[in-house]
Amino acid sequence: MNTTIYDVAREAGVSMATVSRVVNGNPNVKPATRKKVLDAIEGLGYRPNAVARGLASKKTTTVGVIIPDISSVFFAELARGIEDIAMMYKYNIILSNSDQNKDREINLINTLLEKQVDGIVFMGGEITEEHVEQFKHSPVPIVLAATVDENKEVPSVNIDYADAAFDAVEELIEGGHQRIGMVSGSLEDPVNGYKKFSGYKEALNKNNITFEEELVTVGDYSYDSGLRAAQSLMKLENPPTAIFASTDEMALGVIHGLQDDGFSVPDQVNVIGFDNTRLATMVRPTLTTVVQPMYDIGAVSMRLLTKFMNKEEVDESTVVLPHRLEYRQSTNIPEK
Amino acid sequence: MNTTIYDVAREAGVSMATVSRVVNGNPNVKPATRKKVLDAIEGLGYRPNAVARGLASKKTTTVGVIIPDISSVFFAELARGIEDIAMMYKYNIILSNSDQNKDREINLINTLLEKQVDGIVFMGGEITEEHVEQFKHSPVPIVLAATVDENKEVPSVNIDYADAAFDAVEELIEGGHQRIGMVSGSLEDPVNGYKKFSGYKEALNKNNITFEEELVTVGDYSYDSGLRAAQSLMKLENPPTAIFASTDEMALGVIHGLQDDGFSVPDQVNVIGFDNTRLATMVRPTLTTVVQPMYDIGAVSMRLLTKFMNKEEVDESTVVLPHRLEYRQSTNIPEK
DNA sequence: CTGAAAGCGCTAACAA
DNA sequence: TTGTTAGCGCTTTCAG
Repeated sequence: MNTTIYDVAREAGVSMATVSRVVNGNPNVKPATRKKVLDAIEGLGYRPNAVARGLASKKTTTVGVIIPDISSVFFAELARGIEDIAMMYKYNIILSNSDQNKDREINLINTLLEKQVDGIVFMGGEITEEHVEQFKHSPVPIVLAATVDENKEVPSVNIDYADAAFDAVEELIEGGHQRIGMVSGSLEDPVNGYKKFSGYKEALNKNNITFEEELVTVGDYSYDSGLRAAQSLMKLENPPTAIFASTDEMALGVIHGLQDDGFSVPDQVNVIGFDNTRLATMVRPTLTTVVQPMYDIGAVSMRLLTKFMNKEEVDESTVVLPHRLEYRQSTNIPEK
Repeated sequence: MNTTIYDVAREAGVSMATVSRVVNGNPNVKPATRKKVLDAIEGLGYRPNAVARGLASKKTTTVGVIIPDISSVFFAELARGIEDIAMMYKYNIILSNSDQNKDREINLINTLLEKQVDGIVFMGGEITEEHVEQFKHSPVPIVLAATVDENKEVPSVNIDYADAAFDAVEELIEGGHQRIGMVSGSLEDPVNGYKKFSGYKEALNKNNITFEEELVTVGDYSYDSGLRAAQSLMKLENPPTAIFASTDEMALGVIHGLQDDGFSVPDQVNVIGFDNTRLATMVRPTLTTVVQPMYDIGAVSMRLLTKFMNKEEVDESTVVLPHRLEYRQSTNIPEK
């Protein structure tokens, strides 16, 4: 049997309400009384029961976090940003992996809601009608982190992926490249696939370079898929002189795929990645990449969620963070 | 106002006890009654309140996980193992970063206990008296994952780090190396520092190689510290012909530090890492490394925890998983 | 197979 | 400044 607020009350010779007050830092308690209670708490080793508190107050001070895969460098960094801010605001986090599986995502939302979380940060891939339906019916606020809702019906924190891809590819073009390969994610994936792909296409378009299907490969975000993609691109009759990969991990694969086949980076082929994960400096040549502030996206989305949970006024519920290109050794284009 | 078990009971024309029974899958309910209840649940969109359930049943089906840093490749992989098994057993996970800060660790344990978690998986560095004291007084089971308690007072899942380091270094010796450098973690760190260091020393000893202080560098687990360590080791009057790093990330730094200074790996210097994170194949030459089954350590520790939570019999509460050496391109010693 | 009723430990009016 | 008293939504005996 654990010690309860009653035990403390008896020990301190006050009512349980008073104990509750001192535990919750209510100022309406005489210092002397407060001390008696504190001593009793100390003496009994009393630890408040957050579940009971949650039931009575209808607040659990915990938020749910749905993440595709915590073992991915990218998402782990995001999660760190989320958790740091959550901790700063005294929230705990229930973390669950979804593997981007829609059914599991929906399920997770429901179990989190059963657990009465005060809010949810959702990271995923495609946001379907069904997702939006769920989100809208949620009794607690939800914000998307690094996840795009095309119709902006759900609060979210992102960078402009298409624009970022556009910038990277245009840099390559201005650096003199005309045949630029792309290693994309699945085009069904709104962020790493579709958005970045359309930025790529747009950059070609604007610069009057005809788009060629054969220069685009679809990978699965893994290092190996980047490696294979590079090798198949270089087997083309007219191979690219630069390759843009939609994630850093694939970009590393691309670099090594090129090197393994005897191509020199950046002398023969320029490579640009996306994300600026820690991987980008752990390769030779080091990787020029689009900087996506992952930690910040996590932190900002959690901060946004706290505002919703406190029913604070928020002026802009879909926030777009800035991006930029980090020039390293895998390209030899002039830095802007 | 959310719909409660009472609403369902009224709607279905039964008592709340019956509703509770069908929600909890209690077989003692007539199929016809069950159907009525299920229909009512469906119709009302009833969602059981896990907090209320937790208060009444004294079980929350959530476990706490204390982790040094979720953005580390190593721990993220462990966390994935933990979460997968937790999910398999219908537990949710409250995840918190400690940065190996002792005060924060103790604090986290307490807030997790306040939240009435059913158990805790703890990952950390040094386990002090105070830690053990906390663990012993915990009302719920705790297991250590990839974290060593010297006195085996607390259940834990690990590999034999000293032995693993010993094996790696001995391989190097058998491969003909006599001057072997080490990039260690802080010697205060029982696992990545002390244990691995003593394995290193032991291997030298057994093979009659005198230990030389100058061949050991202490890093901070970062890529950069590995890079700097390699460069300082190679400035020695009598530099090493092989370097053993206590983590993969530092080993990557070592390889690139060597390459940046014009040394060839493995022709001039062999390099062995530790962990076999995904990084090991994302480098050229690919990294020979000690395989530590991170995912498995996480999975096994969670499994162990479920046994404790179910009050099942466990015969061995400190489990030691096997390790092995994965031969890749950063060494040219013969594979055993 | 079903219902009644007593808590689980705490918060939050409302009184005093 | 402090105490009394309803609940919060559910599980769990105990009866029937």
